Amino acid sequence: MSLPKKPAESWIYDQVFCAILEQRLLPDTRLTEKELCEVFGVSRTIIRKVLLRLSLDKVVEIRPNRGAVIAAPRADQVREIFEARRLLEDGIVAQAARKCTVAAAEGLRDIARREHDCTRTGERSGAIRLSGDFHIRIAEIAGNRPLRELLRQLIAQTSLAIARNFPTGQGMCDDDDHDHLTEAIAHNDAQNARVLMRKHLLECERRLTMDAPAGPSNLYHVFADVIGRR
Amino acid sequence: MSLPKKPAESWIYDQVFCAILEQRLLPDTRLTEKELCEVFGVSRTIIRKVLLRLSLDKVVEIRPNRGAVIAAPRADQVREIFEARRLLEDGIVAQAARKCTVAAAEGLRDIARREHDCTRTGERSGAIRLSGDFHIRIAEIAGNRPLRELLRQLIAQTSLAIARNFPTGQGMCDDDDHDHLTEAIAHNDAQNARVLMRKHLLECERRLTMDAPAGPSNLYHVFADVIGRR
DNA sequence: GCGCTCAAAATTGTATACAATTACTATTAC
DNA sequence: GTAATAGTAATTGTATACAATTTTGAGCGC
Repeated sequence: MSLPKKPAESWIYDQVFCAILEQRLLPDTRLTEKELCEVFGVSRTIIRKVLLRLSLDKVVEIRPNRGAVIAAPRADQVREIFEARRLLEDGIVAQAARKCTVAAAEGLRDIARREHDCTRTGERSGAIRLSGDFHIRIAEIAGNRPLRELLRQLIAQTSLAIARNFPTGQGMCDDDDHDHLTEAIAHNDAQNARVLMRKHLLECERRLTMDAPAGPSNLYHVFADVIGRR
Repeated sequence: MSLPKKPAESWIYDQVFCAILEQRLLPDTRLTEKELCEVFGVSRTIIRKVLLRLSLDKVVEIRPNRGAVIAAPRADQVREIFEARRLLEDGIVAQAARKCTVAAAEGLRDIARREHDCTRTGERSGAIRLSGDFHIRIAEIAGNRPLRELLRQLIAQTSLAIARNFPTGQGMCDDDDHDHLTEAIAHNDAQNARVLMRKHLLECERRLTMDAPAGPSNLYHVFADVIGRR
């Protein structure tokens, strides 16, 4: 046989999580258990475990008795996500700059390089994923597992927020920012790295919240004026 | 009937999580599914969901085919937990100091007061739980849910680390530290609050790692000398 | 007594059956 | 044509049956 069948559960989890990261699964998409069972060839027991894990990551919402959907972060949640990322990555990038070795710096440059390639060739999914990988890699250099794990979740939620507001748009992250960050970290310049990271995340959030078009679910917000005037 | 049966799963989760916080469940304790089923009067389906959630919180370890045990954080994990807490709570306490209202400050004082009471009357479980509640409350004042959620997990892991190294000891946290922190936050003095929080956590970790006795499971470490001399 | 082997018991992993709830659709009244 | 409704289909929630694995313990040779 070609497929190793041992870690079926974590493999399926990775597949779904990755699809969310790469925006192949968009917010409000329904995830019926039966369908997932057929796609991956396992029983509902396994699928339910995967869905539970994804819901704790806040990338899937489980509505009791009404099934699971891909999460669609609301405006206030997006604000908290970016606030958390600024706080988290400020410390992470400082620590990474302190600990960064030559090999680690080269690893970062490699990701940034591949990211440029994807952007140039228009591989949107790849660009988005590598953009997330870049931030994760910094957390790996910093070497703190609890922080890295939270960042992993926040990055996936960021991807959902982007997908929700720019269904057709690109990755949001400016590739050049990543280049500058890489060099600051590579030169062990923690102070500069912190400033760059802060600006990078603020810019990202600004683009997202400035002219954010409304998704399908915030009708209350769309018609707030009309309702208020009644 | 007296017991509301609706949120059975989350209720059981809370009970176990709280028991871990209060050190009524100690590291390396086996959690057999059958036993938990009998205790709470539900089927294995429910218990397994609870155990999965607890394992993602890193307070329970699920060993494939070998059952679940209360986690026993190793030295390197404890280091990472406290490093993460310093980074996280530095930002959280600063934000809390900025946002703290009169009512919020009174809430903090109330927890600190009850904590003193428990310490005085020797209610160890209560003191430990309130000590955690104090830190959580600060995160609530700061108002960021992802950060508060991670802190909640880290506090439970801290409780396990303490239980592992001081099976008979008390809560570790100095109550007076909490008083000073409360006043700094109440006076919106973010800078001072950050300094106090940093010192508080460093002191906590220092006590924990200085003369940490070995728990039951690191026999290799205990007999390292003997084995080395063979 | 010590260590080995193998069978029995206990425990976990997965699939499935059944119950409860929700969603859908056709029918009917108006 | 619209709205209400009832009946049916689809979906999720829970319990349980069965398979796979690990743990335990007895038997036995040395």
